[in-house]
Amino acid sequence: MGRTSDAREKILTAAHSLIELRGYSALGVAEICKAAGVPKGSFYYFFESKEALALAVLDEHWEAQRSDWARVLEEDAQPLSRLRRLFEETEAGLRAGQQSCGTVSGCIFGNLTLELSNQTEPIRERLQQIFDTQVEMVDKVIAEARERGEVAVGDTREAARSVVAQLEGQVLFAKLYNNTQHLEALWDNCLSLLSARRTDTAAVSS
Amino acid sequence: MGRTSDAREKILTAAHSLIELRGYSALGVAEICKAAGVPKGSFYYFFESKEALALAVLDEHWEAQRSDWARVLEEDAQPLSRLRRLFEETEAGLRAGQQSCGTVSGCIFGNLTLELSNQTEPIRERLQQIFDTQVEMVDKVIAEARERGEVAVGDTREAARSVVAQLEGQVLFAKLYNNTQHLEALWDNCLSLLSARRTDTAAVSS
DNA sequence: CGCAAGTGTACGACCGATCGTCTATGCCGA
DNA sequence: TCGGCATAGACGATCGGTCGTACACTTGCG
Repeated sequence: MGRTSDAREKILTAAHSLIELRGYSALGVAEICKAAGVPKGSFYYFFESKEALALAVLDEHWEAQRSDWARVLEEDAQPLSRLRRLFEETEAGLRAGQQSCGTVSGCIFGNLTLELSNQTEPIRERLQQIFDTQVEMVDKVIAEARERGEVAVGDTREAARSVVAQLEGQVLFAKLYNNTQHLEALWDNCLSLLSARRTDTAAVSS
Repeated sequence: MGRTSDAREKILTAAHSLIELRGYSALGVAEICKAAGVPKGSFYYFFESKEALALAVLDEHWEAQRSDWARVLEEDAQPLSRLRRLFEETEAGLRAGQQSCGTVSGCIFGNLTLELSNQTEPIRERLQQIFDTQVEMVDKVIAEARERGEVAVGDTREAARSVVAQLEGQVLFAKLYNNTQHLEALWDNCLSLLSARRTDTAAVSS
Protein backbone atom coordinates (compact mmCIF):
# COMPACT_ATOMS: atom_id res chain seq x y z
CA MET A 1 0.00 0.00 0.00
CA GLY A 2 1.59 3.27 -1.01
CA ARG A 3 0.97 6.34 0.98
CA THR A 4 -2.24 8.00 -0.07
CA SER A 5 -2.01 11.10 2.08
CA ASP A 6 0.40 14.00 2.01
CA ALA A 7 -0.73 15.06 5.45
CA ARG A 8 2.61 14.30 7.02
CA GLU A 9 4.44 16.59 4.64
CA LYS A 10 1.84 19.30 5.05
CA ILE A 11 2.18 19.11 8.82
CA LEU A 12 5.96 19.26 8.55
CA THR A 13 5.87 22.29 6.30
CA ALA A 14 3.35 24.16 8.39
CA ALA A 15 5.14 23.28 11.61
CA HIS A 16 8.44 24.45 10.21
CA SER A 17 7.25 27.94 9.40
CA LEU A 18 5.12 28.22 12.52
CA ILE A 19 7.92 27.13 14.83
CA GLU A 20 10.25 29.55 13.10
CA LEU A 21 7.70 32.30 13.58
CA ARG A 22 6.28 31.60 17.02
CA GLY A 23 8.55 29.14 18.74
CA TYR A 24 7.72 25.71 20.09
CA SER A 25 6.05 26.03 23.46
CA ALA A 26 3.70 28.80 22.44
CA LEU A 27 2.51 26.67 19.55
CA GLY A 28 -0.39 24.26 19.82
CA VAL A 29 -0.89 21.06 17.90
CA ALA A 30 -4.32 22.30 16.88
CA GLU A 31 -2.84 25.43 15.39
CA ILE A 32 -0.30 23.47 13.40
CA CYS A 33 -2.99 21.17 12.02
CA LYS A 34 -5.23 24.05 11.13
CA ALA A 35 -2.42 25.78 9.25
CA ALA A 36 -1.58 22.53 7.49
CA GLY A 37 -5.21 21.89 6.54
CA VAL A 38 -5.03 18.53 8.27
CA PRO A 39 -7.59 17.30 10.81
CA LYS A 40 -6.24 17.37 14.31
CA GLY A 41 -7.22 13.76 14.79
CA SER A 42 -4.65 12.79 12.20
CA PHE A 43 -1.71 14.36 13.95
CA TYR A 44 -0.96 11.47 16.25
CA TYR A 45 -1.28 9.05 13.42
CA PHE A 46 1.68 10.68 11.68
CA PHE A 47 3.72 11.78 14.68
CA GLU A 48 4.28 10.10 17.98
CA SER A 49 4.20 13.36 19.89
CA LYS A 50 4.65 17.07 19.54
CA GLU A 51 8.28 16.63 20.46
CA ALA A 52 8.73 14.02 17.74
CA LEU A 53 7.36 16.55 15.28
CA ALA A 54 9.92 19.11 16.43
CA LEU A 55 12.70 16.59 15.91
CA ALA A 56 11.38 15.80 12.45
CA VAL A 57 11.27 19.49 11.59
CA LEU A 58 14.83 19.91 12.83
CA ASP A 59 16.01 16.95 10.78
CA GLU A 60 14.27 18.07 7.63
CA HIS A 61 15.45 21.64 7.85
CA TRP A 62 18.98 20.69 8.77
CA GLU A 63 19.22 18.30 5.88
CA ALA A 64 18.25 21.11 3.53
CA GLN A 65 20.54 23.63 5.12
CA ARG A 66 23.42 21.25 5.28
CA SER A 67 23.28 20.57 1.58
CA ASP A 68 23.16 24.32 0.99
CA TRP A 69 26.19 24.82 3.15
CA ALA A 70 27.99 21.92 1.50
CA ARG A 71 27.24 23.30 -1.94
CA VAL A 72 28.72 26.68 -1.03
CA LEU A 73 31.63 25.48 1.08
CA GLU A 74 32.78 22.79 -1.28
CA GLU A 75 32.81 24.97 -4.33
CA ASP A 76 35.87 25.27 -6.50
CA ALA A 77 37.07 28.61 -5.19
CA GLN A 78 39.38 30.06 -2.60
CA PRO A 79 38.44 28.92 0.90
CA LEU A 80 37.82 32.41 2.22
CA SER A 81 35.72 33.20 -0.81
CA ARG A 82 33.50 30.26 -0.05
CA LEU A 83 33.16 31.33 3.54
CA ARG A 84 32.15 34.75 2.39
CA ARG A 85 29.54 33.31 0.09
CA LEU A 86 28.12 31.40 3.03
CA PHE A 87 27.49 34.62 4.90
CA GLU A 88 26.04 36.29 1.83
CA GLU A 89 23.62 33.45 1.28
CA THR A 90 22.65 33.35 4.91
CA GLU A 91 21.96 37.05 4.84
CA ALA A 92 19.99 36.72 1.62
CA GLY A 93 17.94 33.88 3.10
CA LEU A 94 17.05 35.90 6.16
CA ARG A 95 16.12 38.86 4.00
CA ALA A 96 13.90 36.69 1.85
CA GLY A 97 12.19 35.33 4.93
CA GLN A 98 11.62 38.85 6.18
CA GLN A 99 10.08 39.85 2.87
CA SER A 100 7.74 36.89 2.80
CA CYS A 101 6.41 37.06 6.35
CA GLY A 102 7.20 40.59 7.45
CA THR A 103 9.44 39.48 10.25
CA VAL A 104 12.99 38.23 10.61
CA SER A 105 12.44 34.78 12.03
CA GLY A 106 16.09 34.12 12.73
CA CYS A 107 17.77 30.74 12.85
CA ILE A 108 15.42 27.99 13.88
CA PHE A 109 18.29 26.08 15.44
CA GLY A 110 19.37 29.03 17.54
CA ASN A 111 15.79 29.77 18.49
CA LEU A 112 15.09 26.26 19.68
CA THR A 113 18.46 26.04 21.41
CA LEU A 114 17.65 28.90 23.74
CA GLU A 115 14.04 27.82 24.17
CA LEU A 116 14.38 24.09 24.65
CA SER A 117 17.93 22.92 25.23
CA ASN A 118 17.35 22.86 28.98
CA GLN A 119 13.89 21.32 28.57
CA THR A 120 14.11 18.14 26.57
CA GLU A 121 17.23 16.10 26.19
CA PRO A 122 16.45 14.60 22.75
CA ILE A 123 16.09 18.02 21.17
CA ARG A 124 19.22 19.26 22.88
CA GLU A 125 21.16 16.32 21.53
CA ARG A 126 19.92 16.89 18.02
CA LEU A 127 20.80 20.57 18.19
CA GLN A 128 24.24 19.69 19.49
CA GLN A 129 24.80 17.40 16.53
CA ILE A 130 23.64 20.10 14.14
CA PHE A 131 25.90 22.78 15.54
CA ASP A 132 28.78 20.32 15.80
CA THR A 133 28.45 19.67 12.11
CA GLN A 134 28.13 23.35 11.27
CA VAL A 135 31.30 24.10 13.20
CA GLU A 136 33.07 21.21 11.58
CA MET A 137 32.15 22.37 8.09
CA VAL A 138 33.48 25.84 8.81
CA ASP A 139 36.50 24.32 10.51
CA LYS A 140 37.48 22.48 7.36
CA VAL A 141 37.40 25.62 5.28
CA ILE A 142 39.42 27.56 7.83
CA ALA A 143 41.99 24.78 8.00
CA GLU A 144 42.27 24.86 4.25
CA ALA A 145 42.75 28.61 4.31
CA ARG A 146 45.42 28.24 6.92
CA GLU A 147 47.31 25.73 4.84
CA ARG A 148 47.36 28.28 2.05
CA GLY A 149 48.67 30.86 4.47
CA GLU A 150 45.59 33.05 4.13
CA VAL A 151 44.73 33.07 7.79
CA ALA A 152 46.83 32.57 10.89
CA VAL A 153 44.79 31.04 13.65
CA GLY A 154 46.01 28.64 16.27
CA ASP A 155 43.04 26.40 16.86
CA THR A 156 40.90 26.18 13.74
CA ARG A 157 38.12 24.39 15.58
CA GLU A 158 37.84 27.12 18.14
CA ALA A 159 37.99 29.74 15.41
CA ALA A 160 35.15 28.00 13.60
CA ARG A 161 33.11 27.93 16.77
CA SER A 162 33.64 31.64 17.21
CA VAL A 163 32.60 32.33 13.64
CA VAL A 164 29.38 30.39 14.07
CA ALA A 165 28.81 32.07 17.42
CA GLN A 166 29.21 35.44 15.78
CA LEU A 167 26.70 34.38 13.16
CA GLU A 168 24.14 33.30 15.73
CA GLY A 169 24.66 36.46 17.75
CA GLN A 170 24.16 38.73 14.77
CA VAL A 171 21.09 36.78 13.69
CA LEU A 172 19.70 37.26 17.19
CA PHE A 173 20.08 41.00 16.73
CA ALA A 174 18.53 40.84 13.27
CA LYS A 175 15.50 39.16 14.78
CA LEU A 176 15.28 41.49 17.76
CA TYR A 177 15.38 44.64 15.62
CA ASN A 178 13.64 43.02 12.67
CA ASN A 179 16.50 44.37 10.63
CA THR A 180 18.94 42.48 8.46
CA GLN A 181 21.18 45.45 7.84
CA HIS A 182 23.81 44.70 10.43
CA LEU A 183 24.33 41.24 9.01
CA GLU A 184 26.60 42.91 6.49
CA ALA A 185 29.19 43.11 9.24
CA LEU A 186 29.41 39.31 9.31
CA TRP A 187 32.11 38.96 6.74
CA ASP A 188 34.37 41.64 8.14
CA ASN A 189 33.97 40.19 11.60
CA CYS A 190 34.74 36.74 10.32
CA LEU A 191 37.95 38.01 8.80
CA SER A 192 38.83 39.68 12.08
CA LEU A 193 38.24 36.49 14.00
CA LEU A 194 40.54 34.67 11.61
CA SER A 195 43.29 37.25 11.66
CA ALA A 196 46.41 36.70 13.64
CA ARG A 197 46.14 38.51 16.91
CA ARG A 198 48.30 41.57 17.39
CA THR A 199 50.90 40.66 19.95
CA ASP A 200 50.52 43.64 22.23
CA THR A 201 47.85 41.92 24.28
CA ALA A 202 50.33 41.66 27.11
CA ALA A 203 49.83 45.37 27.60
CA VAL A 204 46.38 44.79 29.02
CA SER A 205 46.86 41.51 30.79
CA SER A 206 46.15 41.73 34.45
CA MET B 1 -3.30 50.53 55.89
CA GLY B 2 -4.00 46.89 55.24
CA ARG B 3 -1.67 43.97 55.55
CA THR B 4 1.71 44.03 53.99
CA SER B 5 3.13 41.14 52.07
CA ASP B 6 6.41 40.29 50.44
CA ALA B 7 4.55 38.19 47.90
CA ARG B 8 5.45 40.46 45.02
CA GLU B 9 9.15 40.10 45.68
CA LYS B 10 8.82 36.36 46.15
CA ILE B 11 6.99 36.06 42.85
CA LEU B 12 9.63 38.16 41.09
CA THR B 13 12.46 36.07 42.47
CA ALA B 14 10.85 32.76 41.66
CA ALA B 15 9.81 33.93 38.21
CA HIS B 16 13.30 35.14 37.45
CA SER B 17 14.96 31.82 38.09
CA LEU B 18 12.15 29.81 36.54
CA ILE B 19 12.10 31.88 33.36
CA GLU B 20 15.86 31.61 33.15
CA LEU B 21 15.58 27.87 33.56
CA ARG B 22 12.50 26.98 31.55
CA GLY B 23 11.64 29.93 29.39
CA TYR B 24 8.45 31.96 29.32
CA SER B 25 5.82 30.14 27.28
CA ALA B 26 6.44 26.77 28.87
CA LEU B 27 5.94 28.31 32.26
CA GLY B 28 2.56 28.55 33.97
CA VAL B 29 1.40 31.16 36.42
CA ALA B 30 0.42 28.39 38.81
CA GLU B 31 3.93 26.96 38.71
CA ILE B 32 5.48 30.33 39.45
CA CYS B 33 3.15 30.86 42.40
CA LYS B 34 3.83 27.42 43.77
CA ALA B 35 7.58 27.99 43.61
CA ALA B 36 7.17 31.37 45.25
CA GLY B 37 4.93 29.96 47.96
CA VAL B 38 2.25 32.45 47.05
CA PRO B 39 -1.40 31.58 46.37
CA LYS B 40 -2.32 31.86 42.76
CA GLY B 41 -5.17 34.15 43.60
CA SER B 42 -2.67 36.74 44.75
CA PHE B 43 -0.76 36.78 41.51
CA TYR B 44 -3.18 38.98 39.68
CA TYR B 45 -3.30 41.34 42.59
CA PHE B 46 0.41 42.06 42.24
CA PHE B 47 0.74 41.79 38.48
CA GLU B 48 -1.61 42.81 35.75
CA SER B 49 -0.78 39.81 33.59
CA LYS B 50 1.82 37.18 32.96
CA GLU B 51 3.39 39.46 30.40
CA ALA B 52 3.60 42.29 32.94
CA LEU B 53 5.46 39.92 35.23
CA ALA B 54 7.94 39.16 32.46
CA LEU B 55 8.52 42.86 31.93
CA ALA B 56 9.04 43.36 35.65
CA VAL B 57 11.52 40.50 35.74
CA LEU B 58 13.37 41.98 32.78
CA ASP B 59 13.49 45.39 34.42
CA GLU B 60 14.67 44.08 37.72
CA HIS B 61 17.36 41.86 36.29
CA TRP B 62 18.55 44.49 33.87
CA GLU B 63 18.84 47.06 36.59
CA ALA B 64 21.06 44.70 38.53
CA GLN B 65 23.13 43.71 35.54
CA ARG B 66 23.50 47.25 34.34
CA SER B 67 24.95 48.38 37.63
CA ASP B 68 27.33 45.43 37.50
CA TRP B 69 28.43 46.38 34.01
CA ALA B 70 28.75 50.02 34.99
CA ARG B 71 30.86 49.13 37.99
CA VAL B 72 33.25 47.13 35.85
CA LEU B 73 33.31 49.36 32.80
CA GLU B 74 33.73 52.63 34.67
CA GLU B 75 36.58 51.45 36.79
CA ASP B 76 39.81 53.39 36.96
CA ALA B 77 41.81 51.17 34.64
CA GLN B 78 42.76 50.87 31.01
CA PRO B 79 39.69 50.57 28.77
CA LEU B 80 40.63 47.20 27.36
CA SER B 81 41.33 45.92 30.83
CA ARG B 82 37.84 46.86 31.89
CA LEU B 83 36.37 45.15 28.87
CA ARG B 84 38.29 42.05 29.73
CA ARG B 85 37.01 42.11 33.27
CA LEU B 86 33.48 42.29 31.90
CA PHE B 87 33.97 39.00 30.10
CA GLU B 88 35.61 37.41 33.08
CA GLU B 89 32.74 38.38 35.34
CA THR B 90 30.17 37.23 32.82
CA GLU B 91 31.90 33.89 32.57
CA ALA B 92 32.14 33.62 36.34
CA GLY B 93 28.45 34.44 36.70
CA LEU B 94 27.45 31.74 34.24
CA ARG B 95 29.69 29.24 35.98
CA ALA B 96 28.16 30.11 39.33
CA GLY B 97 24.68 29.64 37.89
CA GLN B 98 25.70 26.27 36.49
CA GLN B 99 27.02 25.21 39.87
CA SER B 100 23.87 26.23 41.68
CA CYS B 101 21.30 24.67 39.39
CA GLY B 102 23.25 22.11 37.41
CA THR B 103 22.58 23.77 34.11
CA VAL B 104 23.91 26.74 32.19
CA SER B 105 20.84 28.92 31.93
CA GLY B 106 22.39 31.41 29.57
CA CYS B 107 21.45 35.03 29.21
CA ILE B 108 17.84 35.69 30.10
CA PHE B 109 17.76 38.58 27.63
CA GLY B 110 19.03 36.48 24.78
CA ASN B 111 16.71 33.64 25.72
CA LEU B 112 13.63 35.83 25.73
CA THR B 113 14.73 37.62 22.58
CA LEU B 114 14.65 34.47 20.53
CA GLU B 115 11.52 33.16 22.23
CA LEU B 116 9.36 36.26 22.35
CA SER B 117 10.63 39.12 20.24
CA ASN B 118 8.29 38.16 17.43
CA GLN B 119 5.44 37.46 19.85
CA THR B 120 4.77 40.49 21.99
CA GLU B 121 5.77 43.99 21.06
CA PRO B 122 6.19 45.35 24.62
CA ILE B 123 8.74 42.70 25.48
CA ARG B 124 10.55 43.20 22.20
CA GLU B 125 10.80 46.93 22.87
CA ARG B 126 12.17 46.38 26.35
CA LEU B 127 14.73 43.93 25.06
CA GLN B 128 15.74 46.37 22.35
CA GLN B 129 16.32 49.05 24.95
CA ILE B 130 18.36 46.67 27.05
CA PHE B 131 20.62 45.59 24.21
CA ASP B 132 20.88 49.15 22.96
CA THR B 133 22.23 50.15 26.32
CA GLN B 134 24.57 47.19 26.52
CA VAL B 135 26.00 48.06 23.12
CA GLU B 136 26.31 51.70 24.09
CA MET B 137 28.19 50.87 27.26
CA VAL B 138 30.66 48.74 25.32
CA ASP B 139 30.82 51.38 22.62
CA LYS B 140 32.03 53.99 25.07
CA VAL B 141 34.86 51.83 26.26
CA ILE B 142 35.90 50.97 22.74
CA ALA B 143 35.86 54.64 21.77
CA GLU B 144 38.02 55.41 24.73
CA ALA B 145 40.45 52.70 23.76
CA ARG B 146 40.56 54.06 20.24
CA GLU B 147 41.40 57.53 21.48
CA ARG B 148 44.34 56.04 23.30
CA GLY B 149 45.39 54.27 20.13
CA GLU B 150 44.90 50.83 21.60
CA VAL B 151 42.45 49.63 18.98
CA ALA B 152 41.88 50.69 15.42
CA VAL B 153 38.27 50.21 14.45
CA GLY B 154 36.29 52.36 12.08
CA ASP B 155 32.82 52.32 13.54
CA THR B 156 32.99 51.85 17.28
CA ARG B 157 29.24 51.33 17.52
CA GLU B 158 29.30 48.51 15.02
CA ALA B 159 32.32 47.03 16.75
CA ALA B 160 30.48 47.11 20.06
CA ARG B 161 27.48 45.42 18.48
CA SER B 162 29.74 42.67 17.16
CA VAL B 163 31.34 42.18 20.54
CA VAL B 164 27.97 41.81 22.22
CA ALA B 165 26.82 39.50 19.41
CA GLN B 166 29.88 37.35 19.95
CA LEU B 167 29.05 37.23 23.64
CA GLU B 168 25.46 36.15 23.02
CA GLY B 169 26.55 33.55 20.50
CA GLN B 170 29.09 32.00 22.82
CA VAL B 171 26.60 31.99 25.67
CA LEU B 172 24.18 30.17 23.39
CA PHE B 173 26.81 27.48 22.89
CA ALA B 174 27.53 27.36 26.60
CA LYS B 175 23.87 26.68 27.23
CA LEU B 176 23.52 24.15 24.44
CA TYR B 177 26.50 22.09 25.59
CA ASN B 178 26.00 22.93 29.27
CA ASN B 179 29.65 23.86 29.22
CA THR B 180 31.23 27.16 30.11
CA GLN B 181 34.68 26.21 28.93
CA HIS B 182 34.56 27.85 25.53
CA LEU B 183 33.63 31.17 27.09
CA GLU B 184 37.33 31.60 27.71
CA ALA B 185 37.67 32.45 24.04
CA LEU B 186 35.58 35.58 24.54
CA TRP B 187 38.44 37.89 25.37
CA ASP B 188 40.67 36.79 22.52
CA ASN B 189 37.78 37.06 20.11
CA CYS B 190 36.93 40.50 21.39
CA LEU B 191 40.50 41.60 20.76
CA SER B 192 40.32 40.19 17.27
CA LEU B 193 37.10 42.03 16.55
CA LEU B 194 38.74 45.23 17.69
CA SER B 195 41.95 44.75 15.77
CA ALA B 196 42.62 46.59 12.58
CA ARG B 197 41.82 44.37 9.66
CA ARG B 198 44.72 43.09 7.60
CA THR B 199 44.53 44.85 4.28
CA ASP B 200 44.79 41.81 2.04
CA THR B 201 41.06 41.25 2.05
CA ALA B 202 41.01 42.35 -1.56
CA ALA B 203 42.56 39.00 -2.37
CA VAL B 204 39.29 37.26 -1.64
CA SER B 205 36.81 39.85 -2.78
CA SER B 206 34.60 38.64 -5.53
C1' DC C 1 -10.37 54.62 75.83
C1' DG C 2 -13.54 51.24 73.21
C1' DC C 3 -15.56 49.81 69.31
C1' DA C 4 -17.72 49.71 64.91
C1' DA C 5 -17.44 51.61 60.17
C1' DG C 6 -14.55 52.07 56.33
C1' DT C 7 -10.64 50.95 53.20
C1' DG C 8 -7.49 48.58 50.77
C1' DT C 9 -4.76 43.95 50.96
C1' DA C 10 -4.65 39.21 50.17
C1' DC C 11 -6.59 35.01 48.59
C1' DG C 12 -9.28 30.49 47.32
C1' DA C 13 -12.53 28.97 44.11
C1' DC C 14 -13.78 28.95 39.71
C1' DC C 15 -14.15 30.46 34.60
C1' DG C 16 -14.08 29.17 29.58
C1' DA C 17 -10.54 27.95 26.54
C1' DT C 18 -6.97 25.26 25.09
C1' DC C 19 -3.31 22.02 26.08
C1' DG C 20 -1.26 17.28 24.34
C1' DT C 21 -2.98 12.83 23.82
C1' DC C 22 -5.84 8.74 22.93
C1' DT C 23 -9.54 5.58 21.45
C1' DA C 24 -13.30 4.11 18.78
C1' DT C 25 -14.77 4.13 14.27
C1' DG C 26 -15.38 5.61 9.45
C1' DC C 27 -13.71 4.89 4.95
C1' DC C 28 -11.48 3.26 0.79
C1' DG C 29 -8.67 0.45 -2.01
C1' DA C 30 -7.57 -4.43 -2.73
C1' DT D 1 -15.37 -8.53 2.65
C1' DC D 2 -11.32 -7.42 4.75
C1' DG D 3 -7.29 -4.64 6.53
C1' DG D 4 -5.16 -0.74 7.52
C1' DC D 5 -4.99 4.27 6.64
C1' DA D 6 -7.20 8.23 8.30
C1' DT D 7 -10.25 10.82 11.23
C1' DA D 8 -13.75 12.69 14.68
C1' DG D 9 -14.48 13.55 19.04
C1' DA D 10 -13.53 13.65 23.67
C1' DC D 11 -10.32 12.78 27.53
C1' DG D 12 -8.21 14.87 31.98
C1' DA D 13 -5.08 18.39 32.86
C1' DT D 14 -3.68 22.83 32.72
C1' DC D 15 -3.77 27.39 30.67
C1' DG D 16 -4.22 32.69 31.80
C1' DG D 17 -7.46 35.27 34.06
C1' DT D 18 -11.68 36.84 37.13
C1' DC D 19 -14.42 37.51 41.19
C1' DG D 20 -16.44 37.53 45.66
C1' DT D 21 -14.86 37.77 50.13
C1' DA D 22 -12.29 37.42 54.51
C1' DC D 23 -8.87 39.66 56.62
C1' DA D 24 -5.81 43.53 58.74
C1' DC D 25 -5.50 47.97 59.74
C1' DT D 26 -6.87 53.02 60.09
C1' DT D 27 -10.19 56.17 61.33
C1' DG D 28 -13.74 58.56 63.69
C1' DC D 29 -17.49 58.59 66.75
C1' DG D 30 -19.36 57.77 71.38
